[in-house]
Amino acid sequence: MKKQLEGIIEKAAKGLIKGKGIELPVIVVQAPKNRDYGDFATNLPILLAPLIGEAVPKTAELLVEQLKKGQAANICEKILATGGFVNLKLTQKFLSDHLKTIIRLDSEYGKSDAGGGKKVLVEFVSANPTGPLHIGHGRWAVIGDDISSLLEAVGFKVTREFYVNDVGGQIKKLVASVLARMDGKPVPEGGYGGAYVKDLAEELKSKRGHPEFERILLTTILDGQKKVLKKLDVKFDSFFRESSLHDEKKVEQAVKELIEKGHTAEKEGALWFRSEVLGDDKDRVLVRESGDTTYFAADIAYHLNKFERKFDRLINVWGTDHHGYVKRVKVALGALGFDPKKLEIIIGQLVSLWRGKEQVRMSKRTGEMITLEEVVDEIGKDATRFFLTMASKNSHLDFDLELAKQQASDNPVYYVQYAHARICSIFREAGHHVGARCNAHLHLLIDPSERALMRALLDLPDEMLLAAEKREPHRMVEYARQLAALFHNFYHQCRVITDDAEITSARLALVDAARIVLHNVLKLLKVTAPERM
RNA sequence: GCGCCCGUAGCUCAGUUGGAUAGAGCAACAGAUUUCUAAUCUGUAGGCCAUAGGUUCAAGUCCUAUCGGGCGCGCCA
Repeated sequence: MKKQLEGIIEKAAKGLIKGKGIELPVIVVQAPKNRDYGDFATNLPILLAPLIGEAVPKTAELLVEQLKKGQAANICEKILATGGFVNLKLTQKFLSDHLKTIIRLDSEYGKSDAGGGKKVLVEFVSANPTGPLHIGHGRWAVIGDDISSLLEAVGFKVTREFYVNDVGGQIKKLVASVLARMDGKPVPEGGYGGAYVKDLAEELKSKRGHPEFERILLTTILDGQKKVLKKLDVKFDSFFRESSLHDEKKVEQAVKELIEKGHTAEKEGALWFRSEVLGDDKDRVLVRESGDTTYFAADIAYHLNKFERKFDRLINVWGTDHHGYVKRVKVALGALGFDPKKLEIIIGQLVSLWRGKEQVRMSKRTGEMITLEEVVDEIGKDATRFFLTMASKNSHLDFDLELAKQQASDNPVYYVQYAHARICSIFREAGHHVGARCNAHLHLLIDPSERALMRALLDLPDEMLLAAEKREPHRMVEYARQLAALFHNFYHQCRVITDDAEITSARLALVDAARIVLHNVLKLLKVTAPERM
């Protein structure tokens, strides 16, 4: 809708600057915070006035004049200049006719083909297979999955990938810890001491001494991680194992390529990537004194592999504890001749888990932790997903289990779900009326609460596009809450099923459109849209 | 010390790539249901947008500095 209006305004503005050799500023259409002004507004007169040498109010008037000559006149009941803004108010007919579009498109409403089928790889979670997932992983799982879903909804072809760091010192420590447990010995210094290690030792007792013990152990842990992800409805297209890069000598090759391109140096017995001269804070080790490659070397190889798979865009979702890592990866890819701009690394803040006033520490090593699975089992998938999506990724998230459980009844997730269930309830009650909405008398939807609801329903495609572009799924939660609030308000203002068949049909159409939009948003976020509660 | 993120109502957080009078939920208070679900709605109260400068017609939003909090700064992953 915004894009459509931008086009209309651009046309009108062109009429104003015709033959003056002026370049038009970028046209921005926004919904004014104060809706008394109208449904949409543009600040174009403020930007345009100095260019055409007129006063701002005069420019606004001129723009209004032009707009009234064009297509805007058909869809707007008011086109007003107020100060430096031009405000547009849509007609009742335009808004109510749009309900038909929503009902026709149904589950497709909101989607677009803005992505043009471009291929995107979204890498997220990527936890080490050294223990169960915790709430922090849950946040990336949900946000990464939501971003993927948003991109799909706006026309990208998305691959969801989980990178499995199944190589290295941490793995060796884990193996040693499990073996020690089997022998009833204390875990070695710096090893893993969590209760789950004991469980693993018990579970894999019969595999002790098996030539592929390590692989079996890691697979067992990974399976556990997959199980939780499934409970959260997160499905990956691929689990990419770091070990496969080593098996195929890809890490060696990547290092070799860096050597050949003159980006390495030998110091203190190790091979370093000379990243400092390329803008990194310091040089980084690729091959240790021991001869082993580092995690970083493998990660370069991994990203080379991603580039080789011909994606149009690569997105990584990482925790802030990895932010220092961003520069070196990008610098390395640039050094190897790839465009680092194609790789977008999204950094999210951490989650801390609370039980009331008491913070729950999460450390795999001490074993004092609550797993993601326990959280999901305790408060449910819907609430977990909703809560983890709700906050902006830039905000540190305090997740209070007690609150999430205790306030189960006036939890925001139920608020939105309830709106959906209420609508479904109306349709159950309406029964035979349902068919009537095809010939609904939509011009009867004139109550302010009806108008506000229709106006909000119009926004879904814009909201989805913006959320996808900004990689900010929490916007969809915000939108859903606002929409639910508008519906609940309407519900109290207007009765849907009445003796008046015409009003009933119109309101059923409105409510049906609201149901569709709520359903589509909830489905996008993989939160259940219940028909009754 | 350096880098990244954050600081908005008592609490948890939104705030549309700089726009008009800063919002919601929870908590508090006062009301609403003979009607399609009260898991709801309406109203009241609550603010020096951390602080100080700067840029701009316009700053919660951008820049600089300071204070406060989180995270990182391994031949860990």
